[in-house]
Amino acid sequence: MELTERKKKVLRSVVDLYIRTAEPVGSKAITELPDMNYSSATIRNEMAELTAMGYLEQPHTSAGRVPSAVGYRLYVDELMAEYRLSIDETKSINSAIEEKMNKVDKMVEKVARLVSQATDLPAISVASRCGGVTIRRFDLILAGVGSIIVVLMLSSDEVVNKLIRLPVQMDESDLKILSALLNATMTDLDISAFDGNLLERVMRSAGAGASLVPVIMEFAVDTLQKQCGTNMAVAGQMRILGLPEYRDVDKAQKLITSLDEESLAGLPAVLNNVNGTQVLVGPENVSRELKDTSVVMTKFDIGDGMQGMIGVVGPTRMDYAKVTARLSYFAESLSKMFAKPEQPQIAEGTSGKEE
Amino acid sequence: MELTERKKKVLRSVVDLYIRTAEPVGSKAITELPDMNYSSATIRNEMAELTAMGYLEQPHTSAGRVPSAVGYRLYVDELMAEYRLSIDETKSINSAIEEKMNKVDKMVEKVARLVSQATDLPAISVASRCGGVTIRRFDLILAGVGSIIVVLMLSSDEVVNKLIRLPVQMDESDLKILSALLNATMTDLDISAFDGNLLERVMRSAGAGASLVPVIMEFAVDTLQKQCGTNMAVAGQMRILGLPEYRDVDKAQKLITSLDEESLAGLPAVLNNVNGTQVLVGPENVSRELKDTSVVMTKFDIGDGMQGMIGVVGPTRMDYAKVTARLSYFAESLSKMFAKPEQPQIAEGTSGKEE
DNA sequence: CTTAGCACTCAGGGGTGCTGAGTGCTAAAA
DNA sequence: TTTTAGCACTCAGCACCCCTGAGTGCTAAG
Repeated sequence: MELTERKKKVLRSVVDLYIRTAEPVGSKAITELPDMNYSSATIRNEMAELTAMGYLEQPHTSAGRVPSAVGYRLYVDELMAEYRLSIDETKSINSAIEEKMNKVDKMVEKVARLVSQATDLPAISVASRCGGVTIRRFDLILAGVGSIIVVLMLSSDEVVNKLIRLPVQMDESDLKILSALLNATMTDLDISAFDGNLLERVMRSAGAGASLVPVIMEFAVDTLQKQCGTNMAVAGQMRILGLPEYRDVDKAQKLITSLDEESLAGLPAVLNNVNGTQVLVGPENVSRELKDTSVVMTKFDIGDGMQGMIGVVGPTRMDYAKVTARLSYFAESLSKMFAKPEQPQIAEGTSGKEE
Repeated sequence: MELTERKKKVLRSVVDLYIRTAEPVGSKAITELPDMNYSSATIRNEMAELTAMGYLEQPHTSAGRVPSAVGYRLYVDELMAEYRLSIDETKSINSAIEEKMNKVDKMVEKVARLVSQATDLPAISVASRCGGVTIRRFDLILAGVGSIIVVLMLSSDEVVNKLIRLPVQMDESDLKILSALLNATMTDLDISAFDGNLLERVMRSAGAGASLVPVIMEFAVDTLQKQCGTNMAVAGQMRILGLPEYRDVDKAQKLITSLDEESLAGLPAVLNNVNGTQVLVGPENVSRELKDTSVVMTKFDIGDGMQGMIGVVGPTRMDYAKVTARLSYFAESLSKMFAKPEQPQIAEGTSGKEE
């Protein structure tokens, strides 16, 4: 059987209506659409064939039709009308993004929240960077009674610090020597270079501060490791409670728990395969738990070799056009924001006390 | 009418059973309890009187009884058996707490999550400190091409830093002079002392670095302000979905949103009135939205003049004994942890880039 | 003061029947 | 050949009703 233009038109109408109403769509509803100059009988015939071809499904004999996963696939790939963001929408997205975002982890959280808000669906945001970051510079500051602050400046322009209690007595000049040594031997190295070998070499030349070297090195490795890791945040899980398909609490609960960060641990791995905006319909999905939902995700760039991803999870019947439009716009704006030639640049950070 | 011992016993049984089953409790169910050597008729009489006295309520004529808010009040104040934490429970709480918690905001989040997990209810965690923190020390570090890192060490032992691009050329000795000046004039001052007056005075003596002073001072004020603020986190909102009273999605959603947003902004203010563990039953509650739930909260100490609070929100029918036990234990452990004479102390922090 | 007994109430579950939206098929119209 | 009108059929959802059983209050006897 062939997929004629008219069949496509009907299919599209069914999906559109179903997205709007979340109810099976009957032939009559279709005929009432503008631009649909056929009788309900004709539509019925077409729908019967679309059902036979697997694009539509029928919950029970005397109900209307519901798009199948295959139907959705076709819809997002070919039929969906482009959704144009209104000025209000772009404005609200922009103002949301423009709030300052200091640290990567905070940023990820905030983005997730923003995306969720913009789409009214649960959202996921991931940022990951692997390798490439090095320590550009060490500074040691004497901090009163027997402790020092180690300040690391990273190639990514982030600055981290740590307070270390001194195991031995040291004075300002000792510190100067030690920091010169560190800057000479341990800067601009990839994380893999920090091994026992390096430690030994540095300690041999360290003199008075030798006992500090392992602690500092551990801190350095820790920091680089953290840089390398993946940050992920989920927000707005409870938004699904507003959707008719999740009136059933059990269903909602199942989905919500499967959206928890731990169960999405596998997601960052998918990141590499994504390009542009991608839609995963129902069973095509990443994880089994999500198999009767759809996921829309987009990648964006964060400079410094970092990559980000934002995505939303929703019912298969979500408004793909709108969601993809918002998501793409969001991703674009974020990319732009990170690419922006840095303003009078100022970085800021806090540190607690305690290990 | 008098509240005899037997009436109390009956009331207690009703509450206990209702906590377990979430269903109205009938006279027969009570007689079946061990230690209840009366017939159902007697119990019925007692229950009728308890109802008349306002401790119990009857959803409809032919249903069992449900505790009223007053009844719950009496229960938590007098009748409730103490719940003893099992070794497993204390162990899991301890191990949860012992994970390191670096920064205050992260800490607050983590605590909320832990409490929620321990009680299987939505949890709130607040940490607030007002005043008292000062800057103990300034350090300026030259950071390559025309920028410096300002490092503030606070009286609370926290260390914060910020990268500032230099508006003018400065060398190491300029910085030394400036930092000496800052340390001489701006340390150990309460936040209120940072006014235009001080700024002017410092700038007059600053020489080469004068143009930096406003930026640094702004950063200092910002930092102190942040120290002074309140951190709050909510976690586990969706746990209510597991409770029979929230099978109704609309109800659940209402509660969740009233927990979610900073609709709880007023809560920190309550903190001062709390002492020890406190139970708010139904209509006694803080905010109108929570009026048919109960809140249990406990205060704890974080040293440095900081105060913390943890609390959970749940149905009026929650297991007060268990929840208060867990919460108190949690609070105690936290207090202990923060009071602990600092180990080989090491503090750590990160900083982003960007303002 | 306690308890057995009895009449009464009423929420909730299970059947029954109706309604209306939707279908497929057929035969007539275009 | 394609479209449409008409008709018989299906079935989820709702309203209705009845019945059951858990629970009650009251009374009178122990």
